[in-house]
Amino acid sequence: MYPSSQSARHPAQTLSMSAQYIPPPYDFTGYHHVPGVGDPSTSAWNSIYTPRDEYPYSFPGSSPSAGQVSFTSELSGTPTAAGGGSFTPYNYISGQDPFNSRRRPQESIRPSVSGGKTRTKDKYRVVYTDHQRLELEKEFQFNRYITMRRKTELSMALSLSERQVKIWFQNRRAKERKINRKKLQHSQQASTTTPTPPVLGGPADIHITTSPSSNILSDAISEEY
DNA sequence: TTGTGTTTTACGACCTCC
DNA sequence: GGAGGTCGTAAAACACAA
Repeated sequence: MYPSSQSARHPAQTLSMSAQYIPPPYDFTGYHHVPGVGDPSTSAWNSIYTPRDEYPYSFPGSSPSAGQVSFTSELSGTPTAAGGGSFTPYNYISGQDPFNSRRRPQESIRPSVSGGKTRTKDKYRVVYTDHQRLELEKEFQFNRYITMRRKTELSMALSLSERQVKIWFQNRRAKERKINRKKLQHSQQASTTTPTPPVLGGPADIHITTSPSSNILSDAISEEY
């Protein structure tokens, strides 16, 4: 089940990857229905993100703002792990939600997300709101591996269960790996069909090399960015 | 409208780490 | 043993060409 190529597993508890991870420029290619969101230079985007100070790790050798997107989660003013905030995940006004461009009216077909319905329930799966996905994506861009604290906070802020948040991150990492594999295949094909080596600095060639132990991290992010 | 391909949730199996 | 990781997969939701 676990081939040797994947033996360099990352125990989330150590957060070693988190400590190594540097937020890349945003790439919302997986969210192609979001016009403009993928552009970190937009004022709307930058107005959302500022550095988050609650993470127990730092960005070695650089600050988050060093050539990167700064973060400001709108969750920052929302409930802490203790909850009690006034944030309502479904009260996004159409037109204000940057994720709101393509999909159907969400609330009308999504009576309940917080229940975490399973296959055995009346609905096979729910579709997360654009706002939920945006917030999850923001967190993912900040950290590929969510901390328990942030998981709790996000689950409360987004009216999702912690399990849903955890699964979302697992699926999101899987998606990134899938994208990375495709890009790697393309780059390898290009290298075999052309006499010149792959262009360094291309999306598939950016690796985080700050630590030899960051194999998964570099694998995870090396191609998407 | 419909067929088809892709993406998104959700889970089970299995593994590692504490 | 529990939590959380990956991998593979099911099926709904969705995009889009014909």
